Amino acid sequence: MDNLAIARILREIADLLEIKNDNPFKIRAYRNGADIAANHPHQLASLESTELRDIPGIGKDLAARIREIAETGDATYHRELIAEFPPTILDLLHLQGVGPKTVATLYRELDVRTLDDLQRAATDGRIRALRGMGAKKEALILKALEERKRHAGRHLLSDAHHSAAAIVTFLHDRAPDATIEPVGSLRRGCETCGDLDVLASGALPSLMDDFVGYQLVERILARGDTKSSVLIRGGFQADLRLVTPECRGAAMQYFTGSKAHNIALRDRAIGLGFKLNEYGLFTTADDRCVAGEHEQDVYKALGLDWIPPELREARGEIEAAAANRLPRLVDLADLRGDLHMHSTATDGRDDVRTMVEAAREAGLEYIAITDHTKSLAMANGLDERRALEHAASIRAIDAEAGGVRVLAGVECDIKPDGALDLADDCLGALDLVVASVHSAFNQDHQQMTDRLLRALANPNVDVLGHPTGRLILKRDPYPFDIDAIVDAAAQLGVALEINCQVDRLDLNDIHARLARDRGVRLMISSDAHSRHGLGVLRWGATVARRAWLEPQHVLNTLSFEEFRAALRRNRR
DNA sequence: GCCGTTTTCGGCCCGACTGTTTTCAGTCG
Repeated sequence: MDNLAIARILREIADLLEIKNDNPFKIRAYRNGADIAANHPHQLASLESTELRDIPGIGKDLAARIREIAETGDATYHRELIAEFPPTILDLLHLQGVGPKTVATLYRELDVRTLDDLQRAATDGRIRALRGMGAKKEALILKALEERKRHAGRHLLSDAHHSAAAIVTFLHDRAPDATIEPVGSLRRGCETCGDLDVLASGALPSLMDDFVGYQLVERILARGDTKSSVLIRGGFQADLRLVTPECRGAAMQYFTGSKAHNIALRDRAIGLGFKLNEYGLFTTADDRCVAGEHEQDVYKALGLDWIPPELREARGEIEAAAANRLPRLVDLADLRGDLHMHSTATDGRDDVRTMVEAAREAGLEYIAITDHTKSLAMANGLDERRALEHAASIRAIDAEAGGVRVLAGVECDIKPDGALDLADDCLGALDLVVASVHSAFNQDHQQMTDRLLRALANPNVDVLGHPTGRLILKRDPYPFDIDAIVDAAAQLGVALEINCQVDRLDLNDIHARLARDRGVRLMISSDAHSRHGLGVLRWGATVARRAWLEPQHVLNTLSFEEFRAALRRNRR
């Protein structure tokens, strides 16, 4: 059992306890335990009970549950809870606007167990008859169901990456000499992935037996000598394709896509007297293979520079490759700073010193601690007095000799009217201000645009945090005029964030490219809430690459001194 | 359920918004 599997069971226990209306602090303890498991750097299953109990947040009971899960694959307590409620009702809990109380009521009063049950109940108008519910609530539920359907079968990039990496490792152990790698939307770095596509070359056909026998396989959809499909736990469909080494490059190209990119590429091939498919690039005249073993050769034979997978979306990359004008894409290694993270002063798990140490280990040269402000009461947000005290303590740590430079910032709430949550003189006394929306998401288009414009107009704002507020596969962006915000940011010298939280990736690739094209500087920021949270920078770097960003478009590729000078507050 | 301890139990993050109400329950962050 890996940590994510343990975390999943603990989280389900928390969800079921919530539906049971159990002690909220107990629920929090389980949820906390799930977070700890998901983020822990070592395999919890390999730790003894006493070692588990040394982890803050894991006590006697949770340690016992984790041991039990490690040894048997599940926890008795978990099974008992599932016996009380059908596990399918957990799907209901994850609908926007539907919480544990609603789920409990729907189950008790209407015997709603599944999303389909809920759909019928809402369509039949049975929900509005329940106490505490009405027509609007019913409409809200139908909208949430519609959104869910739109997202069905899609997975976050990071989840897809982890699942695919586990499969690749598993297969590689069984075919050490083969080349095995993920292709498809995962290789292109798309923010969500449907199926996991894995390509193997130079392996025996028996690798297919290994694949369909993978321990997480729930169902075998197809089993062939060159292609097999399985459903694995977590709802992923995974496809393995087996090709010969001679056509590995062509297959890589073909299965990486995108579809639009491949169509354009095949069109180009035809124009040049070739035929392109997953087996290679062939002359039309005599069906002679001119490229296939290496992907680079396929592109080269078509008169193109090799195109990084992140760009293969038919958004101008083929023209650029033909003209030797592909961008020198920003890379994770180019990032020298991380300017959005939290500490124990608000809702972070680790103190400033620990975050600094984690940044040093991650190879960063500078960071900003940007804790929440007072409107975010749930996160114990800072008021002016605490913000300034916190800044003083951050600067004291920064002054300690050697190593990572630390800026004292805040992530300041943008209030519903566009005012900032802390007084201007306080914000002016800090080193960096990220301004973000965390409330009143359902303002209309004009209100939200005005709100953001007013916030940007405040000269203390250096960067707009997670600008669209979306949660991938969960919540749409709030409505606003992205063009107006991008133009205002360009004019005022406000940077726009690419927030790297795996379910945010906000700005997305399209909007980040728009910002780039309008002369806005971007910041790729982790928004880390613990020392382990810095690892998500890689996903932001992926978004940036998909947005055609080069290092000069990203402020945190600069040296510390250059970065500081480039901040809005320090420019003349 | 965890933690810390004044060692045996009390404290643990809370305010805004929505939709349903007629004073509040549920959800979200």
